[in-house]
Amino acid sequence: MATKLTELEGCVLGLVWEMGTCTTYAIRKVFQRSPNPYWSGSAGAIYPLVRRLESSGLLRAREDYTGQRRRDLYEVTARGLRELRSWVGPRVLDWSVSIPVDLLRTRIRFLGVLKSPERAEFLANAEQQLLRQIREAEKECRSLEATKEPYPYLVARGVAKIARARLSWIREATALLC
Amino acid sequence: MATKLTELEGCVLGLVWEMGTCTTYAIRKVFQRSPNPYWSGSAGAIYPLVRRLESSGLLRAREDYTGQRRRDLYEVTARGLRELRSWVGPRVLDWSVSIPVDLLRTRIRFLGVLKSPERAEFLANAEQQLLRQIREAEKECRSLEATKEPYPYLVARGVAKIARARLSWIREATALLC
DNA sequence: CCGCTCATGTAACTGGTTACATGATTTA
DNA sequence: TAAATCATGTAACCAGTTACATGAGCGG
Repeated sequence: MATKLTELEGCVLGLVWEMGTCTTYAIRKVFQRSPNPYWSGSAGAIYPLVRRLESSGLLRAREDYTGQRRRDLYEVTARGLRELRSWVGPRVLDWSVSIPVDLLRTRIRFLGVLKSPERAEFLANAEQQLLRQIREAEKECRSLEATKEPYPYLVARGVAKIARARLSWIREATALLC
Repeated sequence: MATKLTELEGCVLGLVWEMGTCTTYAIRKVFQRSPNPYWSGSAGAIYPLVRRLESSGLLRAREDYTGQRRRDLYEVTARGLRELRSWVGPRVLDWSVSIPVDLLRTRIRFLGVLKSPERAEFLANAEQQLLRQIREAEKECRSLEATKEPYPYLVARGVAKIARARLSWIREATALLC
């Protein structure tokens, strides 16, 4: 217990729990297809990670054959479920609520290094990209609203709301600086 | 050129530029005192990093003595400034605008793993922490508004706006799930 | 003179990355 | 039958982390 799962380990455990039974390959695909490219879902990360979760008893493996072709099917053990629950909550750790890192914000921090026209270009550019992000996120929201699956929907809502907040912030910055 | 600075390298370069001249120790302190604990500012990260920036010609070092006590003062070179400018912008890279990672969001993604009362507790807890975060961020805004330094002020504004957006999102989640 | 801050640094570790490699099965 | 996909895995690397270690100078 108190295994202190990393963020990626928590996500993987959560995905296996959600899918019921799956291969490591399927987990990788989820990360690779995700619009958020924070984790690449590289084989070199996921395979050892799943093995780690298995050897610490949070996942259980079962071999499965289709002809000559082997695959390893994983599912969450009872301990794994407990561990997953304590990773999620209910006590929200300070650092999990803490201010998310924002690459755009770190650049605004040092925006003074640019000359005025480049600064204006930067802000205009950021605004355009955020507008596109909002369109995509809200489209995602609408398509998930119908599915009646609250959690993926809420994730999409979160993304959309953050994108809107960042847009409003960038516009405020533009007004202040230009 | 095209040195592909990491995020931490860009920040360090930016800080040295901002301070004009400083020691590695002073840079570490900035990270350690920062309310956002994304980088620890560990010696093992910063000292080798500053050396790296020096040996690639983005920083220039000068020794300085107070009695027996040595310190290395760094400043940004002309090349360093160019590099810093291209790290900041003006072209905003896709991934720098891309959706920030949010530890709270990844937990909401798997919130279904909790039982109903724990879920409610989680949301209430998150709400409280976000309220506190908003208070702190808005206090910071007010104190920075007076200084007439636009960039630190804008950073604080960004933090406050994101915190408000996350709060509104958590309340929406509460309404949907409880 | 004691403890704090200034200031520099290293060693072992960790959790990711990219890139490569293999081979079975399915689909066009 | 060729190309795509399913499925597994390793090796070298990288940019951080924690923990440790040393020592000068300064303020109470």
